[in-house]
Amino acid sequence: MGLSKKDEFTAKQNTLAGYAKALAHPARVAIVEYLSTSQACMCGDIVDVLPLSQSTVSQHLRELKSAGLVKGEIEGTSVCYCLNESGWNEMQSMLGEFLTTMKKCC
Amino acid sequence: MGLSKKDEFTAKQNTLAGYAKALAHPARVAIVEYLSTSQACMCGDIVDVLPLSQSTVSQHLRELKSAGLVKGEIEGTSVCYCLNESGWNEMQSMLGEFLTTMKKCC
DNA sequence: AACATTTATCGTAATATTACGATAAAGAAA
DNA sequence: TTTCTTTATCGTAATATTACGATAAATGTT
Repeated sequence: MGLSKKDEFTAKQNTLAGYAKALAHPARVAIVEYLSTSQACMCGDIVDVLPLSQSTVSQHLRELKSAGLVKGEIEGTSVCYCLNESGWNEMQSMLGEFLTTMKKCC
Repeated sequence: MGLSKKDEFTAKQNTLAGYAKALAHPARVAIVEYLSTSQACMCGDIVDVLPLSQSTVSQHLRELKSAGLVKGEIEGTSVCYCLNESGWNEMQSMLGEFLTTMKKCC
């Protein structure tokens, strides 16, 4: 490669790219969908519905968490994963601004 | 790794992830922003405004094109790159549906 | 205390991405 | 035709991602 070059771009560009990256894998889209539809928010059974191992799911969850789109609270021996509303709000507003101010020239 | 597992997910999940992946790098966000603000749509000077080499920019443009978010028309010796409205519309509607039907449980 | 359950992390391998320079391809200009 | 300009592609190297099994850590159960 040759070094990341991320600091050559604006903070906004990096933040938006970060949110996009969080959703840039079908497994993470599926996890978010599952957390959205399963009311209970009680988790671990994410592993059951996805065709991935426990460690891989855990890895994807960590990425979603570090992107601020998911939060997890320890509940006894298990962890309750939920969508993090404020993260989604920020993403939505950034993306909304990005999309609405966009002009297609041709 | 161990094989891609992409076909274990739905087409919708893969499509959405694909759009997200297209924006999952600050350089591509910057390219889209540039194409949006520069009215002319005459390109190649993307290389001038970005801190990347010509070949790297070309590579990013190809990804945006293959994601359907950008189109390029040959114009003599240069290429006119523009945002592909229909691609953005599809992305916007998919993402809109995804975001609006999403329920945060906690 | 001993054991079971749940989740995170480590180690590791396969693959994908990112980046560059060099070069090819194609049209414009001389 | 030769040369210049513009863009795409090839080759290659560095790094990141994705995935798994194994194991650790923490809490609950017996």
